[in-house]
Amino acid sequence: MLDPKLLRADLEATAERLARRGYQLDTEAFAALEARRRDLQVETESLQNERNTRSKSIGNAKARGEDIAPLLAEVSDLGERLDAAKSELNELQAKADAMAASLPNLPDAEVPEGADESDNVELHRWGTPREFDFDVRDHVDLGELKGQLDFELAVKITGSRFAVMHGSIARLHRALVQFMLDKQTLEHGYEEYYVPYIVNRDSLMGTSQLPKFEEDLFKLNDDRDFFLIPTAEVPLTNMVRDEIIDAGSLPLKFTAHTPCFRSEAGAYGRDTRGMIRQHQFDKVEMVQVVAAEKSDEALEEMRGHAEAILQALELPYRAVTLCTGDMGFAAAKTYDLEVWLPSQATYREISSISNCRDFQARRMQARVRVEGQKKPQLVHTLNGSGLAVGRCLVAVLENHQNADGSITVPQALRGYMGGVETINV
RNA sequence: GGAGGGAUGGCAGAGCGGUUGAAUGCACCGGUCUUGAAAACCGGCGUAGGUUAAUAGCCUACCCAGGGUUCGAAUCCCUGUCCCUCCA
Repeated sequence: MLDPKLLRADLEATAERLARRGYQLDTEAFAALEARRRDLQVETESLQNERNTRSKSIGNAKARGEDIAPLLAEVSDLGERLDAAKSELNELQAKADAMAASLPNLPDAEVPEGADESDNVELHRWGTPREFDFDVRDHVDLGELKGQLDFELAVKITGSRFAVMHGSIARLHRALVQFMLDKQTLEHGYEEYYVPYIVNRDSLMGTSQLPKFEEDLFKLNDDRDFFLIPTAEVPLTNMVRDEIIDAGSLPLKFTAHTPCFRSEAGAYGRDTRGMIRQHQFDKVEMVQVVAAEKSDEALEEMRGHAEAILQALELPYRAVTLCTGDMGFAAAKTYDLEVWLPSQATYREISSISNCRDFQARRMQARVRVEGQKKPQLVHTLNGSGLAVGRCLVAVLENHQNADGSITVPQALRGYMGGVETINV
């Protein structure tokens, strides 16, 4: 959520900043709604004040043993007027809240302006894509060769966009998870968490997957308003919802390995082959909760934490700064890491690291007590994949494949694979 | 599955439908005293929204959440959530 005070005080400038990311704010409608809301709130509160004052004097009169009947007559219509004002205010407030909740975050000034991913700006590249002296196989063929990556079986069990792994590929998948978690906890200072994979509506509102993107989520058929998590960002970030944190305990650095569930509505026909785009995939997530002035620094640090994984796995990648049009709803600035996929001869997203500044914190009322500051201050929240496990598996298979279809296990993973150096056909 | 009990400020814990944002204790912050510290004493100490230049004042709301009764609800009624105890 944006700062309502900023919207009121500087509506036009805010609208311009939103326009940078392609969001057209109807400033007139917004201002009109806001003005009516304010008038009604002032009116309602003054009615409440009158009611309170009169009720007190009735109480006093009664205590003195006076006749309160005339006083009661005086307030006879107050309740009705108050109820009317209240219900009108509630209605208006709901509208204003809905409008406020539908506004995306303001992009940072240095974020390149653009419409879609073609306007993203490359930061740097790491590693050199391998020259293969044989025809490369994609991960689907490599998995099939071993009979350990089965999409047809998944169709039978569930449907499209799922995979069944077994044997050494399943083990490689698990090794990646263990490796990433160890790296994030032992070397990068994150605290490991195990969290629910099902969350309530409040949590999804807090991180802003709701109310706008419900169609991207899997909702449980249950009257409790439960959803499968699309990312561990949701449970991890919401741990600080409605909390006032001691300044001394910041930064909070959380990591968790979870499956992620996405409906992929609107992705019809995209990446239908293989496990690039699945309804269910595993991810090791990083979340940081930091003081406002530390979030720029934290974003750079987290990009480094994600890059360290790719480097250890000897996977060539590039880092890009997302343009305004390609950023997520809650993000003020986002870096993507894109890993080289030989079968597609291109870089594909494998990690996304975002600074949400106080956007989620304001929705969640996540604050920090700062010395010398009377009011608690909103924290800044950041999240990043460290990394997407499924896509990482694809990248390892494809980049480290050999002519016979065997896979050379990267050094970093061997300890997690019982010392196995090569996955043979 | 059945029967009860509970949810109040950072924590503990009072609270008859009427001046209660809420007693008291602890914790915390400031001060007095002291060479310094402790103790003692004095004072302060919630959050959000509105108004405002103001994180000054003032107003409003909040005692798990949502409804209701009432001139007036932390207190009464209904529904839900969570916690605890006992029985099976």
